[in-house]
Amino acid sequence: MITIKDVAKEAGVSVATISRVLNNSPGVSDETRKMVLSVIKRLNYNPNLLGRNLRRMETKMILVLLPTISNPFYARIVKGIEDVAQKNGYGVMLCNTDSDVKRERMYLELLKNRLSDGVIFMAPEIDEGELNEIGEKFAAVQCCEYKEGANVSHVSIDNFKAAYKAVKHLIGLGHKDIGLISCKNNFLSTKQREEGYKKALIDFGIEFNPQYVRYGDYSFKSGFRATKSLLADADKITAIFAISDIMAIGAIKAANENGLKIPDDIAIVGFDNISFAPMYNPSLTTISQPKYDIGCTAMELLIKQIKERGDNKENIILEHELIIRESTVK
Amino acid sequence: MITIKDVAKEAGVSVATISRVLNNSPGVSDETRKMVLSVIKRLNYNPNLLGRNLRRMETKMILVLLPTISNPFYARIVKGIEDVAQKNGYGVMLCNTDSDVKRERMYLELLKNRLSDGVIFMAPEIDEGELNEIGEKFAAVQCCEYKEGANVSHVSIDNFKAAYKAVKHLIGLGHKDIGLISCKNNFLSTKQREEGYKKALIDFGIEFNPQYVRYGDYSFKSGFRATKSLLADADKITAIFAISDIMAIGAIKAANENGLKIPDDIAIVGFDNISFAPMYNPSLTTISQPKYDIGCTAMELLIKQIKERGDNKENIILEHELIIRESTVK
DNA sequence: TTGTATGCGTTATCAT
DNA sequence: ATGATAACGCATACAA
Repeated sequence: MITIKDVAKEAGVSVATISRVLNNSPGVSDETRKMVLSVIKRLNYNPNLLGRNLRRMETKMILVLLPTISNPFYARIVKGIEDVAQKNGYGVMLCNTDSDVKRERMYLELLKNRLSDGVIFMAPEIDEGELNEIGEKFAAVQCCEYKEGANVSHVSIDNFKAAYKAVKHLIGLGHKDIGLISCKNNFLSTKQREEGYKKALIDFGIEFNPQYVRYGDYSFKSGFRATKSLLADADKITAIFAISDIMAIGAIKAANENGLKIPDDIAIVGFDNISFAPMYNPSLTTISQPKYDIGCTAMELLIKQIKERGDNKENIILEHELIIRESTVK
Repeated sequence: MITIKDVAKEAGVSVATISRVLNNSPGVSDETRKMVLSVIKRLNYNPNLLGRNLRRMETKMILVLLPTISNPFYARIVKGIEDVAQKNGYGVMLCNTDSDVKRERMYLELLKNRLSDGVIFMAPEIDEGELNEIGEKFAAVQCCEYKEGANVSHVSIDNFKAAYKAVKHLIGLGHKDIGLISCKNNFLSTKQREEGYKKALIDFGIEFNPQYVRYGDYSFKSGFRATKSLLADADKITAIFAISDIMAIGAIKAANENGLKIPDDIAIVGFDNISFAPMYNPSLTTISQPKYDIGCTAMELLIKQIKERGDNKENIILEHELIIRESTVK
């Protein structure tokens, strides 16, 4: 292995000079710089960042914890994160937590062990206490999903308003019997989307009917089953609001299997606008989050924190949009 | 920041003893070990891996380069990689290359700079020469997509046989006018799938018709457009084989828009069995790759290489499967 | 069983 | 403009 010493010897200068050239530091004559550069190239030298990182006590890497990479929802967000990271000289480590606290903790070790300069949580599994502990010691940002009480910055949308808008859209189309497919979890977004659904009903004089609610787990199958169950028990239903696109797609498939025409017999709205939403058959009406911007903003917040540690908690809510497609309007 | 020295001082022993406890090295009395452990806990000490990594000249991290995380095809493979990695004490860094050589090279710096102990390419963008250079100096494995000539191990399926099987399935259903939606790129898999298509036609006495071929770019839109074009120019077509599920889904959407019934008027086969294939409407007949196993195998190969450097090139071909669904058979 | 001391590759401070 | 050298946190060979 070839080190900075070898380069120094070969170039006939000190390691300090090599280091200066490597880091574009001032105080090196053009001549020397050029010469050193050529030696570096000739020896095919690559600086060993293990040394630099130890010395500088930083890695220029940041950790992104996401529950799964299967959900295309995260793809655009990650792209935003990566673009801003790259622009600022940071690398990004994507880590699948599988929604498993243990796995999440395992990856957080990378932070505690200084292998990462900061962390972005897409959907933290650890509780507020643990989150605060991380937030105190390290640069951290919550992105999309977040713990409300935690003293850690977050970037998100207003899930309440978004759900309200989705259900209002259905009501505007004349629907009164609107099913809800939600999830039984502790996500704030879930609670807020449920509340948006209820508030819209109430505001337009429709009574909330608990019989019209089913729970899934964000999977296609669970959306499918929930819909089958809804259609069996509550056949007056003419519309469904699902809190995720994938479950909404399951709902469409189920409705179709039951011989229902979409959107004539039943209208369906999802949430997230994943890349498959416009591809589906019928294409899916849904709430679009500004995914790319969310990612960019989260990374910007994180970099600010890394640069100036101290408590600069900042919460940012970005705008969403209702995208109307074939699953509600012909 | 609290270091091994602080722990040593607090525990009243030398740093060597702390280090031994940290690494479960022998030669520490049970008593001392217990005492040290309690001090570590009390001080909430986390070893700084920057120091350890420099000393050991390894990071226990491996790099996984994938063209995009948007394609759900990669999700299961990555899961396999991660599971085997974890079992062996390795962490995984997922990196999006966006199919961009520059971005790929940027991430490969992590390898050259010793921030990673090895690399798995999901679809290498760099050429054979560069690939060989990497393979010579570092542990590296190609996974799914690979450069044939490169002297770097790979794990994949037999794309030729798989495509052959898919087209044979269509022929068995009575189809004679079978369109092909492929891609114009340099992937070996593309070439092999095209050849499988042609060979199946020939073997069953059907002449290959260049008019029946269109090219996309793996995207939904490109599959959609390709199909629209096919249907406009070659209305005798009763079946389509697309070399990727996402393009096949675009094909279904296009056929549907043209008022064609699937599979009665037109049958469609994809490739990859992404998680959306069974969810689609109609569900998609496709070739399933043993994604999880592919991931596991790639990681096992890589670990073997890390442990015993030297040229142990090994190519592994795993079995595929034709999964018949609604898009070809009612 | 435990401690001492050296070095991993780099950067940064201080001299020159 | 350049060089000598200490220091980053840790693991390990060797001494005790």
